[in-house]
Order: sequence, then C-alpha cells, then structure tokens
Amino acid sequence: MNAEEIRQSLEGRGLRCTPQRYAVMAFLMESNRHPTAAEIFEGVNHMDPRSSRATTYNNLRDLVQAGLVREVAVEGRAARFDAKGMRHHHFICDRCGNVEDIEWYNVPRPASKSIGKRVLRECEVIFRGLCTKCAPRHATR
Amino acid sequence: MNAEEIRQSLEGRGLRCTPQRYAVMAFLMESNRHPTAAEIFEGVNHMDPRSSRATTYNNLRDLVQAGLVREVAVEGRAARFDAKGMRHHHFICDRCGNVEDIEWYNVPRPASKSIGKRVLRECEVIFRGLCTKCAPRHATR
DNA sequence: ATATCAGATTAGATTCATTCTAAATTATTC
DNA sequence: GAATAATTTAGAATGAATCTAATCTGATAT
Repeated sequence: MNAEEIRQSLEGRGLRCTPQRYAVMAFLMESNRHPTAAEIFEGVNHMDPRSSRATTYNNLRDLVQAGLVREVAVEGRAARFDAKGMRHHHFICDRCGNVEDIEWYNVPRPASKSIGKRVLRECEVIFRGLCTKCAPRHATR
Repeated sequence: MNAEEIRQSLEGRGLRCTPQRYAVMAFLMESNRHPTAAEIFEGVNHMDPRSSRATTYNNLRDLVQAGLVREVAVEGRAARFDAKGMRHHHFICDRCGNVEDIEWYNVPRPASKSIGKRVLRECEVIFRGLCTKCAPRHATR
C-alpha cells in the first residue's frame, strides 16, 4: 500500500489524511513488529518533533475504529498495534515477549455445541513458545 | 480443585498459602469470567476489607509466574486473568468485549516453513464475533 | 483570495492500571 | 518462644492512556 492507497483508505472511511495520521499509518505498514503506542509515537515524533503523543493515541483509536488498524491481543501492560493488511496469526515468545507474524491458514471451526448461539467472525491463532532468538540451537520438535 | 488442592499446588511451587493468596486463587477458580485485577481485588476485599490492592497484584504476579494462573490475551487497558485448570480457547465479543471459554480442541499446526526454527509450545485460538447476548436472534451461520 | 466551519492537533493535566517502598505482620522452622 | 524469611500493608510513584481547552488546519463556499 503506497501513499495514495493510504490516502484513499483514510478518506474512504471519513478520516482526513493529515500528515500525522498518515505518519502513523505508514509507520505501522512498514513495521513487521507490533509496536506499542509509545514506540509509534517515538517513530512519528522522530520525523516530526512537533507531533504530539495525544495525537498519536487519537489517531490509533480512530484507525482501529475505522478498521484500518487492529490492536493485537497480547499480554502485558502496553497495547500493541498492527496495520490490517494480509491476515495473519501471531507468535508470542515465552521468554522475550516478542510478537511475530505467522502466515494465515484457516483453522477448523470448533464443534457447533461449543460455539452455541454465538456468531463467529474470525478464528485467530496465538502460538506460544520460543522465538528463533530464544530457542536453543538444537531444538527438539 | 478444593481448598486442600489449592494449598498443595501453592506449596508445591514454593509459595506460602496465605489467606490473601488463597482468596485470589479461589476467586479465579470459581469465576467463569476473566476478571481484571481490579475486579479480583474488589471480590477479595469484599470478604476481607483489610486486604490490600498491592497484595492482590503481588499475588497475581506470583501465581502467573508459578504457572497456576494465566493472563488472558485480550485487547483493552486492563489485564485479565484465568486460573489454569482445563485448557480452553477464548471467545471475545466484538460488541461488549466479554471473554468466554470455549472447549479446547487441538488445531492443526501450521506448515513447518511458517514456524521455522521457533519452538512451539501451544496453539491457542481466539474466536471473535458476537456473543449470545449480542448476536441477533436469527443469526445466519 | 477570503471567510467559515468542522476535524484535528497540541501540551499539559488528569485518570486508570500497575508497581514500588519501607515498615509492620505473619507463617514456617527450629 | 525465637529467629528468619516471606508476605502484607497503605500510600507514593510510575507507566499507559485519556481529557481539556485553546489553537491550528484542511475543505468548502463565495
């Protein structure tokens, strides 16, 4: 997604494409990691020192509500964010807490009796274990 | 798990079975919901008004480290907790944010090339959609 | 080009969630 | 009962996120 696509996706959802909002979106789209709001603010503020922490939070909230960004479900104090591009699962390292993308694949749905009358929209898998940095060299699998 | 089992599981992990710690553990074990630390503190403090918020937080941290309690991966500001009993998946409602247990079933592991050299310990599924309270009466499935 | 309006930004204050601190208490062991 | 170490306490402190009122800025109309 390039600059024009970002603009179109923002305006298509009734959001103005301000430099600050664009910067948040661009930061997330080129980030493979799942940054916290503070990390996003630091990255955005590095390029434009006048930009405000509250603006970054406001923009994140608006982008999540607009469906362009998602908050990643992870444990820990700070929320983490992800631009909604290709769907993917997540891998969370038990040791260092790092969150990585894992290629999407459809998981089988659970038995109907488990789901009951709920309306299922998505099944996301959270994998846990040790990431490549934290795994021992000769891992048994 | 009854009182004696709680005591044994605490002491088996080098933790004293204090009334406050027992109360946190018991609260989580009889709670089907996934309470926040504040909700746990309120419940525990209701029964023993002298108990301290810091104690509840300290005990939650110790219980998580001891492997008796787990922090549930959800979005939002406050962490949520779950006693580790039977393994289960979670369902998060898009509308009300409620977190419910879904019976465990093993999901197929992803392709080896997706996982690479990571060491996989667990695959938890997060289901999202509308819970039974929020779903329309005649839901299409 | 100017005026108007509504969305957005700003900077610091405020709130919420969680952790820290030092003193006191309590459970365990001898 | 004494000693020791774990734990609790109550409030302070910190980190994360939100609020506020004033100001700025982009879009639109003229």
